[in-house]
Amino acid sequence: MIWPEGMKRTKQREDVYRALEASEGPLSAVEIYERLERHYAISTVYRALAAFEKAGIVSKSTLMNTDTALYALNEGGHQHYAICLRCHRKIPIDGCPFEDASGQSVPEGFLVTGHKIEVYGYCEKCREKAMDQHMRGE
Amino acid sequence: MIWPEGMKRTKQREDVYRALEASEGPLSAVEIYERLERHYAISTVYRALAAFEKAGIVSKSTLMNTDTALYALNEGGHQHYAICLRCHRKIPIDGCPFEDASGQSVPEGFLVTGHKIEVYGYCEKCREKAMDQHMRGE
DNA sequence: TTGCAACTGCAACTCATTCGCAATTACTGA
DNA sequence: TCAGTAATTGCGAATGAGTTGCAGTTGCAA
Repeated sequence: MIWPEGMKRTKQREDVYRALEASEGPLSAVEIYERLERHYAISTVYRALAAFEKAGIVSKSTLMNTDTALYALNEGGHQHYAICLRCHRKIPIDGCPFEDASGQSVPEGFLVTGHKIEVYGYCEKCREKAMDQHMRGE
Repeated sequence: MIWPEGMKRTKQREDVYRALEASEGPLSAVEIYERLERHYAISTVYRALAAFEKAGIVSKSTLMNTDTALYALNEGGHQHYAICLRCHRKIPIDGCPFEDASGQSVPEGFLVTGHKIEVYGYCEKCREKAMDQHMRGE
């Protein structure tokens, strides 16, 4: 467990950290709260996540068409996802399309500190069902 | 003004549409509500936007670290932005890094229907000020 | 012109997230 | 080891974007 310098170690923060560590994918604050069996106040979970984010060991992201933020440990570089519009499964994309692209697309003088790429569509399993629904005008 | 087939033309919807048309960048529902001088109920604005989005003539997006959705007319292809973390200016990026990149990065069997790319950082004007603040630990 | 499904306004509601404040706790230095 | 203190926590109340139920209104097809 990496611990940001100057950050107090408390039971609640360690547990939030472990919840993220134990999870295969990004979690929402409420999901973490539930996984910790509501042992701590939800505001504490939010504050721990905010502290981790500020310290740079956690990244926060919001998926299109949702209003809940997801949090994940920043381990070894970054990752992008293909997100299924039907089952909401997040499939990691190998490599980063942004790195492949010519850097000249960013405006001159702009200092890039990060980026976010999300690809939307239907995963193999949902493809057919989604098309059926679409045909029926749902 | 393009009008989706089967959608009723009402004064409120036309005004919402014009507000988007007249704007240089994406607007939030509240911004539209204000620009229309609160003439209509905010729920009406939301419902008009939802109807436009469903009809495919408006796209909805949410920026990282905010909880307000932005709406824009879908005119001629898509656009990505470099977003300044300090002044929140949205600078259009020429071209689409995703199109340049090899398509093989997306998982096999995944049917892509759309994507979203946001580049974060500091624009030329905010660069220095942002660095100063960072140094002072803000 | 009429009928009615779609649309609107209003107010009350939801839900994620934040905040104020008093009580608690992790760390520092003696 | 222990006291002092600044950071952290828990609680509940507040916020703010967005949604919803419902009664009244309106676009539009016949």
